[in-house]
Amino acid sequence: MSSSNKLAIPRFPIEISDPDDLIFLHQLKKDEIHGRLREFEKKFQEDDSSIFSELCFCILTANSSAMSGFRGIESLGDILLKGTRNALRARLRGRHRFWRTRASYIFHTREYLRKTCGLKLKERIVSFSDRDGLRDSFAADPGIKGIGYKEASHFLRNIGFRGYAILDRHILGCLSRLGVIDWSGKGLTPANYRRIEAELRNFASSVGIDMDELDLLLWWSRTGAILK
DNA sequence: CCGACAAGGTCTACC
DNA sequence: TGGTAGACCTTGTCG
Repeated sequence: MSSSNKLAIPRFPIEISDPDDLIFLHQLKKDEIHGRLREFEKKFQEDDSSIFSELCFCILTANSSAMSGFRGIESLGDILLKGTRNALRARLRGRHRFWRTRASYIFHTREYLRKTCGLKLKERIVSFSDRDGLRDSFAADPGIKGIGYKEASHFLRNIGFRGYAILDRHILGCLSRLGVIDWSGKGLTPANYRRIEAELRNFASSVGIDMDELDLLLWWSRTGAILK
């Protein structure tokens, strides 16, 4: 490898200072982003255990790396639906940063959903007619542990629902630098989450990029990956 | 080798 | 009632 091909190697994070850059990068990554969104949409055709697994992935992902989420869900494997709290802990131990708390969250959430809807998540989801109510039913339900607004949005996006902003530190940092929002650098209260989501929706509309696509694009610009 | 820092936040307790 | 510190806690990467 010579040093002359340096320019061909993308370097992340990409600093975006101008909305025009977004439009250019969107053209560049459009096909990949569309492909990913199509995969999300197929998810909801799978069975309830698959949807629950996706929810657990989101529980494992919060304030951890995406890789940590993948590894966690993989290590839980076949005991996700039947393992005791201690069994879940044992599987996550050494494989996830928050192995104690996240195992508890998953166990508690599973038993809560078993009791309230028999783990029939798809029925539960389609029973909501409005999108805010649907997200609140995950983010604001004390029985569902480890899922706030960001991860509730993440979960719904990953099983094919569109129009929810996933406001993580990357996206918030991007929007802050672009001057689209005013963000303190700390976490978000539910009210602030909805306010910034509305601002992102307006911004997406003003640059003519679908909000879900913009979300994936901004995340890619920070990390170099279009994951989940 | 080692310290600093980031990794797709959420929960509980307490104002 | 709504907002905010502190806890959770480990792994990989980079200089």
